[in-house]
Amino acid sequence: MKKELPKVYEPQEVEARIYETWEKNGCFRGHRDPNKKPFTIVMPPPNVTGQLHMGHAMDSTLQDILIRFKRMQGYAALWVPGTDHAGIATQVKVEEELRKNEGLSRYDLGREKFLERVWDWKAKYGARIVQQQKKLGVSCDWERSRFTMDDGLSKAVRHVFVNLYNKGLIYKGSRIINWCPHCVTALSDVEVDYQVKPGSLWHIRYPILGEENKYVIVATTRPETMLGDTGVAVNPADQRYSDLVGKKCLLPLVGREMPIVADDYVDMAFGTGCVKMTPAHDPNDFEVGLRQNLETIRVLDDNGKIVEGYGKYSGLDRYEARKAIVADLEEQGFLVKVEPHQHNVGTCSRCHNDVEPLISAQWFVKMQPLAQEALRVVRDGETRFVPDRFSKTYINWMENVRDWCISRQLWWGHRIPAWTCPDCGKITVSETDPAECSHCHSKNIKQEEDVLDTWFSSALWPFSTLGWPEHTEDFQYYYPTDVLVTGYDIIFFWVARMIFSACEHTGKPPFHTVFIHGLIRDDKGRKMSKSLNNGIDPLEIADRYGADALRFNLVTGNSPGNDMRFYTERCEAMRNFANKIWNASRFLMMNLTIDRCVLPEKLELEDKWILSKLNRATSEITENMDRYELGVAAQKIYDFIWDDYCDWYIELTKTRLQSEDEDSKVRAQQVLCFVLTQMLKLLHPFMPFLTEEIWQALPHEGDFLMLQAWPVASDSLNFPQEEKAMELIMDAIRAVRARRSEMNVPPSKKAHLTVATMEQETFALGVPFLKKLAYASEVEIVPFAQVQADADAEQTGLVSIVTHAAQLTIPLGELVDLEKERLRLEKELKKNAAELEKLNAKLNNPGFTGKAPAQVVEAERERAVRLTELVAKLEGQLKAM
RNA sequence: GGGAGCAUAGCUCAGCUGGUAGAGCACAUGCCUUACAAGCAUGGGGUCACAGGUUCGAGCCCUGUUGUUCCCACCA
Repeated sequence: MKKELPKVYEPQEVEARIYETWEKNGCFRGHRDPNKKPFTIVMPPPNVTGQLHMGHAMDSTLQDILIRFKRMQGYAALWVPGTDHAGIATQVKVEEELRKNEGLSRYDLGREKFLERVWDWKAKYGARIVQQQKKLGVSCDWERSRFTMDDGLSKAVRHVFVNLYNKGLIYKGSRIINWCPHCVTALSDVEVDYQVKPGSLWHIRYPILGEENKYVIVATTRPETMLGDTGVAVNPADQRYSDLVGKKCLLPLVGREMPIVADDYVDMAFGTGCVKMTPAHDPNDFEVGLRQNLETIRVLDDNGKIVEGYGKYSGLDRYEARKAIVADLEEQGFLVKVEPHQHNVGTCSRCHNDVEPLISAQWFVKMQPLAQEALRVVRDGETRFVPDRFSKTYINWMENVRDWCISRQLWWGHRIPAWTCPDCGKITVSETDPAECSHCHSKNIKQEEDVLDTWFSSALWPFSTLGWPEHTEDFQYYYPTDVLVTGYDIIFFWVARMIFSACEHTGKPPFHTVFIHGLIRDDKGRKMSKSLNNGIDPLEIADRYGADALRFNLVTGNSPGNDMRFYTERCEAMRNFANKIWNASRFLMMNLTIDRCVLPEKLELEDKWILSKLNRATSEITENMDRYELGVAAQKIYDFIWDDYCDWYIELTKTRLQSEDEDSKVRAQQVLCFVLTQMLKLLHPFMPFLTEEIWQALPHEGDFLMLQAWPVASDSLNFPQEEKAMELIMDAIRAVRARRSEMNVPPSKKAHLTVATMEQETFALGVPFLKKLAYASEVEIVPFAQVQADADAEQTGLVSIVTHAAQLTIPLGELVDLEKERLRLEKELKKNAAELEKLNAKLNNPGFTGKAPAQVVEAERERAVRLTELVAKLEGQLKAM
């Protein structure tokens, strides 16, 4: 069974091969099994706009860890992958490409031809994304892969639209919406990013009609919108202007007569206390306009240019128009003053151009009724956010949610299933393309040109991907799903909308847990972005350090919901970890003479110690996985593997592996092999490739590690006494090493070691370890009392080392600087005496002994006993010097 | 204007239900001890932002302060 493996782990070769094997053998397939409990995750579908970034890598890794964990625990695990058509984002990309390569716009091609191009794009980039995900090791069921615009999902979209329309929860209306003049489409509120930008506050004089030389002075940050002014408002309580209310004023440059109205909206303290009203281009003014019956006049077109009818301003871009208008106002004496002003400007989250609020006929989802159940399920804990604080974010948003503008003036997306009739003017909404108007039966109906917001279809993702609205077996078995993993930046865009959609259409929340993670930042803490060009390509990292190292890096060293800085150096540390395991396994295989990996009947001290440690690690790791503390779980497996297994257990077994005692030798192999196998299982969700590769090379039963049962801690493997005993020996080893190191004695220089202890039996078992790991030529174990006597007669030349359980003596006198030694002892004594004093004070405090839990008190008492001994020993030593 | 996060070793961060302060990297010293120099051993380094409070006991809980980051919100 002896095998020789390469000295350094080469992930590149291993990973591709392993993934292929898994896939070929159907390891990722979800199987409906009535005897198992389902565990389902739907993958947040990446946009087909481009390639995966580090955020995707993180998101995928977390999901993969969870699904692999649950799969091993025996759930019928299903992870549904897919991609999102990403309306605006993709259309913009394809348009850019079209313009660059062929100098054409989408209008040159026409709707149909253009869409063909987008589908081509989707085929190309969708496939690339899948390749990238596979490289990271994601274990999703590719055969269930979905796309937001495939037939099934499109059906679901129509079904939902019609359903909501019939319930009166979708309506078409003219409202103030956010308009991007660059993308030439309406946006929803969440697609607007607000940025504080330096601007100006222009104070403009509006003459009062019929009164010579009387004016109101309004203050505005957007003088170009004045063309659309239809009134001036003041606060009703503002005495300065009470005489003006009800009068009319004249709009400069335009000559429009406008009423002066009183409205509570106006803040008397801001600017001049007079506000120009532009109901067609400002959401507040629109509201005031409704209350005060002001006219609504649109002055900007869909491209952000001044509409016809405004003379020389017509056709000017909004910012050119601003310049021209300000210049004219100044020239004609209407401009009073200009002050600098910090302004919160809405920008398009896609193209970052300033958004234009304007009135437009769009489709909306009425949110108020839908929000109620979506709030209830989170408030009642039917859907839980991890970490919990994000439920507050969600609730706060949902409580104040406004109607959702779902129509987009794009071509790429689900075309709105509504047909208008030119004859009766009514709308027909239908799941299938209707032949005639459902009201007047006219055949002249025409479908809406607009498409739906891309999030309208994403909102259905957890159930549409499982076949809904059909009652498919998948839907019945796997729905509701279990966990949704995503970043906090899309709680509003997506999570909120999935929850209310699922509640409305399936009657159940779509998942019981929303596991939120933070953003990946660069090493300076900046967001990774295209404009900064500071993005780190996860694939490149995976190539260089291995996907396992990348995954481990992404999951450790930060806690759920917090942002994380990406340090390439950390990948190096994780690669080293992978290599460490590789070499530990290599070592074992070089020594392996058995072909089965079962625990022996008889266990030796160090065996019981490592098994006991493994047992604890197993339950702690499992607990932390269950609590979504994946980083903590990963840290624990890391520590166990490196510190306990590699640095100690392997070293402890080395003498046995080389010994003549066949039985002991085999037992050592068995335990080494058993513990390694368990470790590989525990590590597998985090480092799937490496662990599978090693497991395949070890004696094993079954086909794949990824399908093995998750380890369970067992009482029969708890050995608290042996664990403690072993720690005493380890303490002694560490103490000797420390002393030797301080004295610069090389390991090659062996020395006679005397152990004076009251734990003679324990230390007798530890002799081989002390020899090997404490570099002893000879180990002599004597009762503790004897050395006390000897201590008086102690000659210089003996170095004495004190631990809690023993006093160790080495004849290294000639190498020791006595004065240095005294200082060291004094320092140590001082430290321990202080500690003891603190502890005694605690134990003498009736408050503590009375109120603290008994076991805490007991532990502290024990510690005090040991400390007392230690202090006495140190004192004795100092006296003897 | 609301809400949230963060402040712990030189750097980046862990620290679960309060019970002797941790990791990685960096630093120092010594080791090629036949699994691993991508390694081993040993070591230095922290008033856990500040001020109060609760408690026998606080990095952890409560109140306030300061600094910092982010989210939401219609202030022209």
